[in-house]
Amino acid sequence: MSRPRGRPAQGAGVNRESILAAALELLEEGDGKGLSMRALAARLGVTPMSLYHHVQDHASLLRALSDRIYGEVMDGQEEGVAPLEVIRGLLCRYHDAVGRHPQLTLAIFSEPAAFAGVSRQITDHLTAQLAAITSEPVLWRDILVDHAHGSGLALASARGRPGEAPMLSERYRQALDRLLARLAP
Amino acid sequence: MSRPRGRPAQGAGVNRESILAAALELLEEGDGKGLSMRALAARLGVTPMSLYHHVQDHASLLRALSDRIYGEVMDGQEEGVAPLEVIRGLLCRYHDAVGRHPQLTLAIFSEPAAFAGVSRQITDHLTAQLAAITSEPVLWRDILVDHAHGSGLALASARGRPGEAPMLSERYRQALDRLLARLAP
DNA sequence: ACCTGAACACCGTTCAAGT
DNA sequence: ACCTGAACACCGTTCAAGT
Repeated sequence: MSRPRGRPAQGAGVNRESILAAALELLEEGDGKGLSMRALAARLGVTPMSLYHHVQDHASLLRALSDRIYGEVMDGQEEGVAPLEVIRGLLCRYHDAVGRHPQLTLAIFSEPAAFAGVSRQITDHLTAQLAAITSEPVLWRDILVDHAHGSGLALASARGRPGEAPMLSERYRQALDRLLARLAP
Repeated sequence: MSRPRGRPAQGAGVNRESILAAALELLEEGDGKGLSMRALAARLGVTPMSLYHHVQDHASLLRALSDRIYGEVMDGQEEGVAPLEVIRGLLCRYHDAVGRHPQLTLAIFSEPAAFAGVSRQITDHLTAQLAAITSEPVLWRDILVDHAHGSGLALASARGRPGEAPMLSERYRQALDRLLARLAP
């Protein structure tokens, strides 16, 4: 019944990659409380303490997930696009990321340090682009980012009322269009 | 050493009111993880299970706190004010409530049901007032509420970097002014 | 290097028992 | 009506021990 104490003969094969993937699943498939070190270990068929050889702790696990998901927002950026379109693209991709991972977003707000890294890159880029079309780039960057966050949270709260999420995404695009139109008339 | 089993001779005097007050303290004085049924009971000098005679469970405790804090936003409403000023007042009071209780706001987003009650009142009132000054009241209600939420969360995240919160409140007022100015030109 | 069980200090909540 | 201790099923994390 009881397995041997040490490392099993054939490496069970838990690595950072498999841990992150399983963690994201566990986080999003429930009400956001499903991701625990113990549940994660169980899903991977391993002891909880085994995880601590690959991630420092629970908070750093969240940080790693944040880097992965929100990092994609900065990638896939097109060349030679007008500032207004850069801004639009960036915010839409950001909002989509929130929509695909609402529980991660929620979890990250409770662990602000997890967010600082990637968030800084996005907001800096946004400010630079806004400077081309408005005389108050910082003010409008805050407005647009805060609005994206708030709308993302509405998305997160709409979980459990399925089918509503796509509608909210469409609404975000509408709202963003109104804001951008008012920004630089 | 061990106290008697049943109800103590002199009623220790835990009631719904004292529970809610202590819960709010516990929630806001730390990193948002300080409010647990067990810690709450300890602070009140009582057994955890005693609390369950006054509140149904942890989630309903959060719901009660939400009703109390966000309920104030609808109160204290002035008579005979122009729609634009009603909107401004409502959103500022709402944002202030978030600023005074950031951890509650954060906790509530993870417990969406806790928010539904009061939130509905505020958004309905807001929509009605917006109808007087714009042809797209629902769209702008969403923009303004989402923005207030996002800005409130920035406030919540700024906890731990003290002194920054008042600055962010001032920034919210600035942002709101720009939005309202653009709304009905 | 990597996995293990045991342990410690926590959770929310149910239940039967006391006054 | 209200408070109790014991119990159950959970947490994150440390530590010493195994291979």
